Amino acid sequence: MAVKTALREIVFDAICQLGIAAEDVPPFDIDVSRVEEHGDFTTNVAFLIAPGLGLTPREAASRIATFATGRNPVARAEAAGAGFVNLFLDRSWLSELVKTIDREGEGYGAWDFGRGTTVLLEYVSSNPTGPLTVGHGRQAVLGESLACILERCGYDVTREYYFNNMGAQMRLLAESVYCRYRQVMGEEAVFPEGGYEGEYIVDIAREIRGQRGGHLTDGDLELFKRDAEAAIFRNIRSTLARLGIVFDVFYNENSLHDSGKLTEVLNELAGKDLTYEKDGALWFKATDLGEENDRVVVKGTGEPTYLLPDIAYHREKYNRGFSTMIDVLGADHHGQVPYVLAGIRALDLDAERVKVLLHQFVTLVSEGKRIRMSTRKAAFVTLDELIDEVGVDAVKFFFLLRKASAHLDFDIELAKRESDENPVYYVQYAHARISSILQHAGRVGVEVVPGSSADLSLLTEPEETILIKWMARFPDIVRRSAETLEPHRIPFYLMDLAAHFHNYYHRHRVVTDEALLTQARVVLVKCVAQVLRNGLSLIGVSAPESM
RNA sequence: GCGCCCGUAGCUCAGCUGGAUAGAGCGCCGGACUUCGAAUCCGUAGGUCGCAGGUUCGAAUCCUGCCGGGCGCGCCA
Repeated sequence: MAVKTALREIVFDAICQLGIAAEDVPPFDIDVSRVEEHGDFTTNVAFLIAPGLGLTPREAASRIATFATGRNPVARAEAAGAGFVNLFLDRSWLSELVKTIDREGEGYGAWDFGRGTTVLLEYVSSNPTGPLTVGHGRQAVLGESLACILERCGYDVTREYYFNNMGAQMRLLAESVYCRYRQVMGEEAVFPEGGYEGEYIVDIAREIRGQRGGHLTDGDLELFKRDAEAAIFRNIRSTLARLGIVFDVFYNENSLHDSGKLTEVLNELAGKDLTYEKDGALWFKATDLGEENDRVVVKGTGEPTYLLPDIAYHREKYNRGFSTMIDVLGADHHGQVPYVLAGIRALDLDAERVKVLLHQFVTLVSEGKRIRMSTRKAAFVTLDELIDEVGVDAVKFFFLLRKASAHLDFDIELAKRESDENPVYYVQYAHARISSILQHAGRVGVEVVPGSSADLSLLTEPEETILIKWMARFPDIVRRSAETLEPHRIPFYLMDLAAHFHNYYHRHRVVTDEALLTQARVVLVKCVAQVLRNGLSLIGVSAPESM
């Protein structure tokens, strides 16, 4: 926002004027004021510099205000409260902002501070043992939104899905399918201990029966595994596609085994004397890197634990040249994060470049009771089912309506029953309503002019000022969402923007008898629709023309 | 026992890297459609920000200790 940059320079000059060297100026805030009496913008800088100057914050604020007053675009500045500096701008800044939004269109709210930075964003990463659950849904939506936000800030984002299709769990999957296969043919078969009980296993068994016939035996388990994996992955991809999520890379853990990357990591760790043998297993000396315990990397059976491929995988991310790596993980993984990071440090890689975004669990609540989710026990509601019930837009909006670090109670009945009252419709309705207004304007022959040639100084109603100021904050919201990896800020912002618009709508008419005023208001509401679209696109939610 | 997350209105949750009088949705109550979409709007009520200290101009926010809930702490992934 050009205005803010200008204000920042003025305040900066003011501080230097008070005798502070340019390099000693602390980072300070300049924000859109929340209350009208506090002007258009406010800064807290006086609090920060007062001690060093031997002044009270109030005195420092007062001097800054005197300096800033009259310097374009500041019409007037005043010290307030304990030491705030409130900046009152020439009213034209509001018009300028509307023109900016009108001109930038889809680009309004975008940044380029991420330009030149490549990001590997890993999320979902669910192994192909069953359909995606509601829990995966939260992660999928969270990760995808984050990807969009980072891209809007200029980052070059690669979306990656990491999975493992070997090992005990997949073997169990194959045995489960094989058992159902026999049962489908009316034969007796003992279901494996701890096997996958979901109905989808039976479906897969039937499919195999239909395509390959009934002659398969337990000697064909590898075949069952492959077919099951393929079927489940088809299902996972189709669910993701419904959410508009398309991964750039599906990274298979096996490739790390096959290409010898695991051995390389082991050798490197051994070379640094960071491994040792004990009880027939190979241990990683995580304690040497400041962690609480050492961890097994190769079991007594000769198989690696999950930790080894995890470290090797991250090493590959570095080798592939990414500047930043973001792992979106469920809270149940947080305990192992320190050990993976320790492994990264052990390999002399900069662990600071890995950011882990942990999200708390989704607890399903049905009829007031909590349901424990387990893929194996088939005690889950699939993401597909949830989408069927509530719709994709509502699912996404709902998942992003709370910060990742907070638990999410998902009441199934509530979501179904109140789907019409989901906040997503509130935001979408504002957009549809504006579309409707614009259609109406077209029907009655309003000449729609670009913001640059409309007389925006006619937008003087308090509700118009509030609306414009709120739109002015959008770029900051986007930036902050990217910096903190917190997509939930977007839907909250949009709900407020929609509220300000609905309020404005009820108090003022856009299409009036006055041609110039109508033109200006049409430009204004078009901008509101644009910002709504720009925000909704960051969370993958549609902006309907009508609903 | 140790680590991480959470505790804000009856319920579900925001609170912008410490800022001015703590907000929204749902629910309750009372109003607003002959005019651009009432899936909307306006108003009322509702708070010891879990508790107790500390840091400072200022704390829901940062630190410490408790209380309560969730999740981790494997030669499982």
